[in-house]
Amino acid sequence: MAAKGYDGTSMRDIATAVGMLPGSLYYHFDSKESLFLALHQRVVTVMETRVREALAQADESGLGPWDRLEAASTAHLEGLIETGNLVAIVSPEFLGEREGISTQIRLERRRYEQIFRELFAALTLPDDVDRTVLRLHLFGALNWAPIWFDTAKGHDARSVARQIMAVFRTAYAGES
Amino acid sequence: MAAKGYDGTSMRDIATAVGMLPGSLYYHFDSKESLFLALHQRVVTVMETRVREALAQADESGLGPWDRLEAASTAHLEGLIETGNLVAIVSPEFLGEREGISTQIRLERRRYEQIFRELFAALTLPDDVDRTVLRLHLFGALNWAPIWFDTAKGHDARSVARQIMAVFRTAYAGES
DNA sequence: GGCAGGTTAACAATCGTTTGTTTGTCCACT
DNA sequence: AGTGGACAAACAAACGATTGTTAACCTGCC
Repeated sequence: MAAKGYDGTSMRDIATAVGMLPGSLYYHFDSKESLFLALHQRVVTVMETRVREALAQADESGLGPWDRLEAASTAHLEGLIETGNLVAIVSPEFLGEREGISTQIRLERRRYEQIFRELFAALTLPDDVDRTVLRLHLFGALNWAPIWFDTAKGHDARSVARQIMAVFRTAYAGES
Repeated sequence: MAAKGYDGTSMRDIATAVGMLPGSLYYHFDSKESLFLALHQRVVTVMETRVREALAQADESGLGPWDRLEAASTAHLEGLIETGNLVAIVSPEFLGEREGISTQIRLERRRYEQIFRELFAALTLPDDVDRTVLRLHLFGALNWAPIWFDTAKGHDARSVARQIMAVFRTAYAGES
């Protein structure tokens, strides 16, 4: 589903992938929509756990707000890549167009993004910088990365996240 | 198609939207794929024209490399928003999974991105900065913007592009 | 025996696509 | 000036395949 999108993935595709027949899926899920909602919830939960663990580890080392944000960004990007970047398929199709499905998704995402909202709140920044736009800027750069990311070219999540964060840190963290 | 994705848009949807019957579309296009390819080519061409015009105008004013990049970024973001962000639907589904369709798309995008490659080449940057990652970082931030962009909230393309570019400029252009 | 966890087969609807036919328009020819 | 043919562009109707979904049935385990 992450590879072919919601509409591009049939219930038969899913059934084959898990070694079942199409009808059997309806014992576990009411509909294709509810299956997707369960998938989305799972992915978001996994990513939230990942990020919180990374933050806890950063706190053990007594790292500052910029290092905390970088740790979260790295965990976020790693999660995106390992889960096949499910985040990308949701945006254009579901939010806004599809009616009922969007509410739960929006809620889950908001809760997840709250983590980053707080991380940005902890940063010391010039007064004329809009923290919301800055956060969405970072999210865009990270969420887009799985599209061009290619392990065959030597990319790895940690160094990509560090390079993206380096721009922010050089600008506002007083680092050279 | 930009709103619902490739698979989420049927030939009947398209036919209705342009005031035709489904079969009539096949007088103009061989298949749904070729229709999409024509659409993609058109959108990329329009955006390339936009960006080049913005750059020409920047050159008339004798602006430097950073202002040139910002002008291009603004034109890019404006184009994304006005065309309904077609760029978003291509990434996860087509590239990599679909076979024949990807070649032309990849080529058109590469030609378009070449403009930005040259803009980044003209920047004076520290040696340890990877221009490719920096460009993909900027593209990610811009391409993601239409997802959260909301004119109702007072967002406009120019100021968003300026705020995103401000991070890069503060970091590397020696601006306060 | 009951029930979780499937299988099997089919349903109506919609998908991309094809075929045959009908319009309207313009140009050549008498 | 009038008429017939050529052609672009669309309509009308259907094709087989695939879609999400449902119902009835089987099977092994507690």
